[in-house]
Amino acid sequence: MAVGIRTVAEKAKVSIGTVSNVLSGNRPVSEDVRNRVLQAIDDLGYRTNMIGHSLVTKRTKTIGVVLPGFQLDIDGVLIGIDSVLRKKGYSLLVSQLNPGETPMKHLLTLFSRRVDGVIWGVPETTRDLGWNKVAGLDPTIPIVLNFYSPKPGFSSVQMDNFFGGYIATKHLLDHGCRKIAHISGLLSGSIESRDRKAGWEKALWEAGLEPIIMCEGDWQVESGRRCMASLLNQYPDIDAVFASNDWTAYGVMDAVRAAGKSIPEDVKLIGFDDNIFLDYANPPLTSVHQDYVSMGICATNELFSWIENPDRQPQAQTIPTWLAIRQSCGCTPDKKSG
Amino acid sequence: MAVGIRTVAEKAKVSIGTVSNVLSGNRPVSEDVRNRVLQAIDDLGYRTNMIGHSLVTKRTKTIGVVLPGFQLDIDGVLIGIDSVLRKKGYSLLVSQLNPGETPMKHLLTLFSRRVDGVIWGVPETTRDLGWNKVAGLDPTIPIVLNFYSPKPGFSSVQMDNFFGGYIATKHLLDHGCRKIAHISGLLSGSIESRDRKAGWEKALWEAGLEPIIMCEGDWQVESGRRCMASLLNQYPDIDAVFASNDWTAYGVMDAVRAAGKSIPEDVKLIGFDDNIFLDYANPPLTSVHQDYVSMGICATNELFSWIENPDRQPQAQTIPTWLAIRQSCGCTPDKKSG
DNA sequence: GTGAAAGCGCTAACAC
DNA sequence: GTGTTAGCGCTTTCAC
Repeated sequence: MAVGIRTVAEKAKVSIGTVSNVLSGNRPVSEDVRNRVLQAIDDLGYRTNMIGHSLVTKRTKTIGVVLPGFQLDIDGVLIGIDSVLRKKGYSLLVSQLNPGETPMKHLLTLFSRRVDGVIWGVPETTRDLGWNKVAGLDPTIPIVLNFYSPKPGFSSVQMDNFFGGYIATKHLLDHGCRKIAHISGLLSGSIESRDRKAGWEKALWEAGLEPIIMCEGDWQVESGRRCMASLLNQYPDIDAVFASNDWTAYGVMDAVRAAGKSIPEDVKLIGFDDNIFLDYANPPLTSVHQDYVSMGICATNELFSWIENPDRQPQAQTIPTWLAIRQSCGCTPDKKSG
Repeated sequence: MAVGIRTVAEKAKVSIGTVSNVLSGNRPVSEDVRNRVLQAIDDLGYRTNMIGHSLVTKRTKTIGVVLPGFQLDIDGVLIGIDSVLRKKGYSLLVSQLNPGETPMKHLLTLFSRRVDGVIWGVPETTRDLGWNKVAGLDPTIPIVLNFYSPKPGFSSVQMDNFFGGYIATKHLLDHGCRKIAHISGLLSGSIESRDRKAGWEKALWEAGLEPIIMCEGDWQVESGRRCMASLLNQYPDIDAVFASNDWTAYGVMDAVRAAGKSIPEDVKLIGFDDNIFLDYANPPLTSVHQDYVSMGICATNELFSWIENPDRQPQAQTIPTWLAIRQSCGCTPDKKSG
């Protein structure tokens, strides 16, 4: 028989309700009684059974998070989430979205476990995932969408992908480049990919150039290689590339080398993400930085504001991006001995 | 008022116990009644409240996992765990171990939430974390220790670190190297680090060589750089390095380059982990592969065997390591050895 | 095969 | 301040 609040009450010779009160601090308890209870708790090694607690309070002190598989360089988001969760005494229920799955299934199991809120951590796609249906499911459970543009009924946090594409391209223009190619992610599916591309276009238009040298990739190294090879064929005088993520940029490096050219002398290169180890690429890769930790913190704070004030209106927030300058863009290291 | 089993019972005009039976399949229910219940469930959008369920069954269908911060390249373990968990209908409670924390605190909150088992995912250190105290806490909750050598009262799964160090060094010997240095991780704290070093020593002894060219690092890039610079100073004729992990190996690359030598021509290099992107290092880094996904799967299966059979004896298992050959060891892309 | 009733461990409303 | 009691949503006897 496990030790429960009842056992503690007997040992301390008080009522079960009193034990509850010293545990929760909900009602004042006399110094004397409180000490007896605390002593009994200590002697017995009693620990609150959160299941019983949750059943009556209708709060689990648990939030759910759904992630796009764990290998998407997104660890930072979890770090951010965890950092605010532990301050609040909350725990984290994690589930992984396999390709092709819709939110519904994951949300239902999370709801079934009565999480107090959920953070959807899978980047937005153009495919309809049935969010309107979800919104009607249980409006009392707050949901914040990470990597999402604003969506009615939900809070959302997104990276400033457009700005990232814009400053990257701008930086290449500042280096004197005029033939700036873009290799995108999957345009058909990904909103992020479209925004980054739009930033590239905007910068070029502003410079009086036409954004035509471009190729659609799929975020993978291989697509960077393939696209770049084909672009170099078509436009041999490309002098810079803005790649839609860092893996793609790795592929570009390969293709450029294979064409007998070198980075950054012949072709300057900027990637996007800055969350994998880029200092040791050859050359070190300049990239648009996304602050995943901030996104995690921001999303979790938003979730708690909502949990603590159910009448609150959902909010949409944007995390700024900036350029992490290394050497593939043509910049030289300020000081590094050889 | 949320829809519960009670609402369903009324709508289907059956008793609450019967609804429970069609849900659980615990006792047979007539075709007719079952359909009425199913219909009602569907109409009302009823979903089991796992809190109520857990309170009586004393099973939460949840397991807890504690990880060493999320940025330790260990994502694979989570993938493995998740893959077997979802087949069983289990959910995953994740918490992050911050530096200096002991198991106790994390285990207590996990126990408080009545997880059915826990996977401890933080590599073993020489520091006493108070496991004996933990073992006495609640012997009914199975705990499996990942990256741990066997420990009484727990199941454990470990990588074959010794063998990894051994084959790496052996491979360098096969390349004709005779001055094979080792840069370790933190020897004072890490069991893994010691095992890898021991493998290196064994291979050298077997070859009639003395394992003396060595330096203690701390797993970080910078320590690889520092150690290698200092070793090159002391032993200018080093012809190979076995680094205790891939970050350290990156540092070694730097130091070798800085000394005006090149890899693999002058110095051959092998790292350890093979779970970050090594194909695009310069040159591509040969490394001892650790299969994190297997470890996750193995640990979770072990956990379930234990959960399903409480009388079972804890088991200690070892995941094999092998050499992922690229070019830093002196092998050429087409030929294995050269 | 089905219903009625007794809890699982806890909190909260109500007495005193 | 403290004790008593009624549930929270569910499973599981025990009758029928």
